[in-house]
Amino acid sequence: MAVRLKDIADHLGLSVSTVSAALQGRADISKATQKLVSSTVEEMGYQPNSVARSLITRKTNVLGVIIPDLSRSFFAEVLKGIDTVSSPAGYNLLLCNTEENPAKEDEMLRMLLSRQVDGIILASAHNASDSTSIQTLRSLSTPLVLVDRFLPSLNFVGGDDEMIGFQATSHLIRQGYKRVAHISGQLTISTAAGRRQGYLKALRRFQIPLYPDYIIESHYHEESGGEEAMTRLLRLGSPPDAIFAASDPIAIGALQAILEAGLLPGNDLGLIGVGNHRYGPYLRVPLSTMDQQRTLIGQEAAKLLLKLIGRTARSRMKNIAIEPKLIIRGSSGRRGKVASLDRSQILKDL
Amino acid sequence: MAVRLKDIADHLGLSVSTVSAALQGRADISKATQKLVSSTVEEMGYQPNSVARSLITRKTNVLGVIIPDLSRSFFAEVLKGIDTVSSPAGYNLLLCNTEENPAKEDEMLRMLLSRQVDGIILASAHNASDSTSIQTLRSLSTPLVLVDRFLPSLNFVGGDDEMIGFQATSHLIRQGYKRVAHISGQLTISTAAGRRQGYLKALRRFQIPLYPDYIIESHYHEESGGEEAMTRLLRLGSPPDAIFAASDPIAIGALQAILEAGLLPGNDLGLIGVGNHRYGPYLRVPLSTMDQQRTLIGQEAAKLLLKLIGRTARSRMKNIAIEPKLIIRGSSGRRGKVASLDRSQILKDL
DNA sequence: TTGTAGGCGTTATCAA
DNA sequence: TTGATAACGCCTACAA
Repeated sequence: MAVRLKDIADHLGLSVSTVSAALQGRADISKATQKLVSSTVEEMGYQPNSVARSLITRKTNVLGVIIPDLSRSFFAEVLKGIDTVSSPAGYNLLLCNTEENPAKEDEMLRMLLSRQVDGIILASAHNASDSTSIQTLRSLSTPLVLVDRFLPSLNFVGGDDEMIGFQATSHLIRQGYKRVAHISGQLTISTAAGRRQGYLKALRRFQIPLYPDYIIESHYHEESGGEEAMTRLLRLGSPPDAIFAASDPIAIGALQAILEAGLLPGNDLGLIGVGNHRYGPYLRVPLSTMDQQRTLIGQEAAKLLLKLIGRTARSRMKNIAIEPKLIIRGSSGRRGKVASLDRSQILKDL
Repeated sequence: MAVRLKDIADHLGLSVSTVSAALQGRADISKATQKLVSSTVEEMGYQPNSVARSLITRKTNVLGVIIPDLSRSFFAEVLKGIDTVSSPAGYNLLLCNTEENPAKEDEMLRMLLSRQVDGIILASAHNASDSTSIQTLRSLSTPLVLVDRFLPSLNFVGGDDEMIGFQATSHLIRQGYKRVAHISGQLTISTAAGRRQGYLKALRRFQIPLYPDYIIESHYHEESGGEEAMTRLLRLGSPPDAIFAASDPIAIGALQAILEAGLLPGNDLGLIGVGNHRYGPYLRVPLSTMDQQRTLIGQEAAKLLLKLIGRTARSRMKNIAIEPKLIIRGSSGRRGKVASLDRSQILKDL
């Protein structure tokens, strides 16, 4: 089948070890054979067998990446960030999609270990109460870095979710909105809990009263959930005048509900999401949002993992929080400021 | 380090080969030792070393996937489609991002072969004139399936791009638009050329004159390119009254330019894109589009690859074209139909 | 400067 | 029913 080291050796009347040494450019091989070997390699189309090499070197140059859903732009961009760092360093990525299924995650993890990957990046579907699974993660001898979703006592790189919630909510309040509601993601996910914390903190800081009715739990990835939650909020006896949505998809759903109610975000109501989705600026009303810096999260996670792989000794646990950026667009316009504008202006007001 | 077969064998006073046979559930091993082995495996936390296994079985259960850009929703969804088929079949994906760089693609291909992947799915950055690279692809002994981008004499799964162009353009014409322009992707990419062919075919079919000025080449992934092209079209002496954009991002850019010119798509002008992006319905004007069925493309590509891997003999070349679906939304509304509507209505007309 | 021998962890073949 | 033995393709001492 494929050309092996032995085939080259036979062809040249050399031994396998000489050819191997020559290929590695070892100094104790004569220039003549070096040349001879490399030209024959070229000629015969030799490709080293990484599987055999890995078996003996105990290094695969493969990183495992476990994420809940490939088709969410968040994870796709984190993945790209990982790749931009790992690829130049000579590592390739083995991809695992858990579909938010913790059992599947455990299985993929076993598979990756069995494949002898050099390191693992994980956005876990487990929550902090899954202590046995977390203990398993902690006891791994393969370096591991969590991305996006935090679990205690493990290396972590992700957004600063409390700051995200705090800045988003503070922005709405500073714009003059007083009754700020929050549509959160599933609170079992650390990011959702963190953003909610930040929201609460901002209310306290600005001495805005907290109405329990103003907090609704939804799902990060479903516009329909955001729409439904928003509809409920608008039906309250005293509805909110601003919404901090925990994700852009939630915000987009909320936007639909708001428009359907005949209200105009950025004027009658303040709205901000999280994620800085590529198409936020092109929505019916351009969406204010918190940029988590997704690609950077992926890059930092990969950098940390490569560092961990580099050291043989177990280093101290790292916890890297990437600072968010506030992106202000039309949907969180200043309260009352544009009330007199003809609404059809929105067509031109890009 | 990790527990090996030998450790279990020693622990039980059995030979390595017996333990191996027991683990494989071979019939010639007594039930008693079967149980003994499997309980010890559990107890000692044994995980087989896939690298060693692959070396001897000549099977890695890994598929290589080479795509130009992870962060484009198109490829992310194709990837997901691939995974939904390959994962249940016991295959994992090794991911490669070429950033549209043909040299990098060649390098990734060599890497995958060196890693002994069982099959490869490729969205190539090469164009049909790169005959040496294509010849290399054809001569591979590892099964290969192209996705999305066609190259001659290779297995292929992708959208039916000519039909995409034909249906999109026909739709605009049927809506009453007469001067239909086309903003294409880079014509070196087969999909862009195919869609353009379909556009031309529709013009002929409906006896619509073809103006060379009405065809502008742009880039699939850049909204700014669409915006610029659209601006140029609107400045023409007799500007078009409809635009077939070769991608949703191009269409979104065009949408911006149209709105900035004070025109309303779906009323003054017809606009349709390609891709059925998740957020098409939520744009300033809901975007008509051609759904390529991305996930299905990925699934079919994976199915074909698995079939090729299954046969030992080389089977005939396959060429699978996935039929597109026309998705009609506001941006391609019937010419003149809503001209009398107050434009502010668009706020409610969701 | 080159070759020999042993081993990485597993599976496969055959003998016991 | 089990166990030696030899691979798989490569790397690394150490010997020649």
